[in-house]
Amino acid sequence: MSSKNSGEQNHHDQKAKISRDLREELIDAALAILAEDGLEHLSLRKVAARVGVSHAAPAHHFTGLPELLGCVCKVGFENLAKAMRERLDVANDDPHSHLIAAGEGYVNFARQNAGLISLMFNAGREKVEKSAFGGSGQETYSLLKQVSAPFEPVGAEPDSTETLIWSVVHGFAFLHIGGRFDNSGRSTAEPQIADILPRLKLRQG
Amino acid sequence: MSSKNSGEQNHHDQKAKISRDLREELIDAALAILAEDGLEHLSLRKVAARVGVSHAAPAHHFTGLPELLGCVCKVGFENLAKAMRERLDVANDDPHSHLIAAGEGYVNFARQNAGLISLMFNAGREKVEKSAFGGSGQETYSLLKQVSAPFEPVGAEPDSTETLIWSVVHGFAFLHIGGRFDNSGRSTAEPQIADILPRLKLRQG
DNA sequence: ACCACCAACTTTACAGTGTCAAGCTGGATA
DNA sequence: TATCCAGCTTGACACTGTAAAGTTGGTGGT
Repeated sequence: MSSKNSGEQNHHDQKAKISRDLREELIDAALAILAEDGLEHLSLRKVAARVGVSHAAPAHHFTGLPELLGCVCKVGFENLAKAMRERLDVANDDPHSHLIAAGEGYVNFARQNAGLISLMFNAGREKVEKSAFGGSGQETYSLLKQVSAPFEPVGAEPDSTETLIWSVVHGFAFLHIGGRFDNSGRSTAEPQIADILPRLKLRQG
Repeated sequence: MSSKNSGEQNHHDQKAKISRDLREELIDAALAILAEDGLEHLSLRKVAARVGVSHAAPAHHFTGLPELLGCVCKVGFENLAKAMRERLDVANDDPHSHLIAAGEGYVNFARQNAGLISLMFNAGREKVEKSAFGGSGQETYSLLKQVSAPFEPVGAEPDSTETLIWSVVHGFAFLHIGGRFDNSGRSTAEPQIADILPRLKLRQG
């Protein structure tokens, strides 16, 4: 069947699927499992099975599970920064709106990608190869620093305002996805980050 | 040897070890492994091996690993509350000092028990049986609520101040143990929660 | 055109994990 | 004394990540 007449434009995608790099397919599969079944059900073998290769195939593209997860986190940080940027783009053009937008982008991304962001921030060094992040983590921090800059008090420590804002946003996000806000002993109203952020002492909000 | 003359006060501790309830010993062993080797190296079989019983022995005291970890978290919450209370006891008797003391207790406990507090807050429902917590989690929340109460603004939402303070403290603690504050692009000074908390808008601090 | 090479993948194997099903055992109870 | 059974052990199973060896198909060299 496969004689010489047909095979020129597609070299090695003999399968019906689109078949990009297997490396990218594995990362996407891991992201899908993370979103559908959660962090607990994410395993190398299930990732391999989902893309239809043997369980040992990933070893030719990653040194091990930690590196794969590191790459997953890398695109996670890219997506987090993108979510924050998209919110910033449609926000009003004043510092206060920027701050709210970045915070809401962060929190909403965490809520919609709970398994992923938990992997990004809460996984130990032995489970996730953090050197695979590249500079992706820095982009989120840079964005936070950017929206924090207008509120820096005159005599304050260099990074204190970003630290304050990041702490509130991050803590709120993770307490939220951890279900700590729907416990008993609290009011029925679900707290919002947009209500929290204005309660920071910020220069000329 | 073990005739009838000696055995009245100690019924069933025939081994040389103190040998309390095996159940408690297993929980303590899990805490020890968590502190020494970290969350990644914690396994049912290692816990069993550490106390010197077979790998299936824990099944007679816990329905499974999730319940054991739930009990570990329970004493974790008790210890967290204790750490906060100890700080509160030696603090000055004004609302601001109380707030700082509770926050420092929380953050220092997190730094000194990184694996444990990560299990308490960041582990999924399938890994940790949260129903085993009992009311231990509520105690920490109650303490936070207590130190927050004096700062509640007049017209504010019922829980908004505790939410704000808990978010800052929790976010700061977890960003800290995640190493997010020793990345590049930041000042050399390590941030302190005592410097962060005064920058919240609080009624008559 | 041939051939050797090699990257990508598969197969097999191994140590480790949690959990279930038996089997044992010794002290308490009738 | 005989029985029972809580508490533990042994064995097995499915699953995990990883390493080693085997297979295969396309590529480059001559």
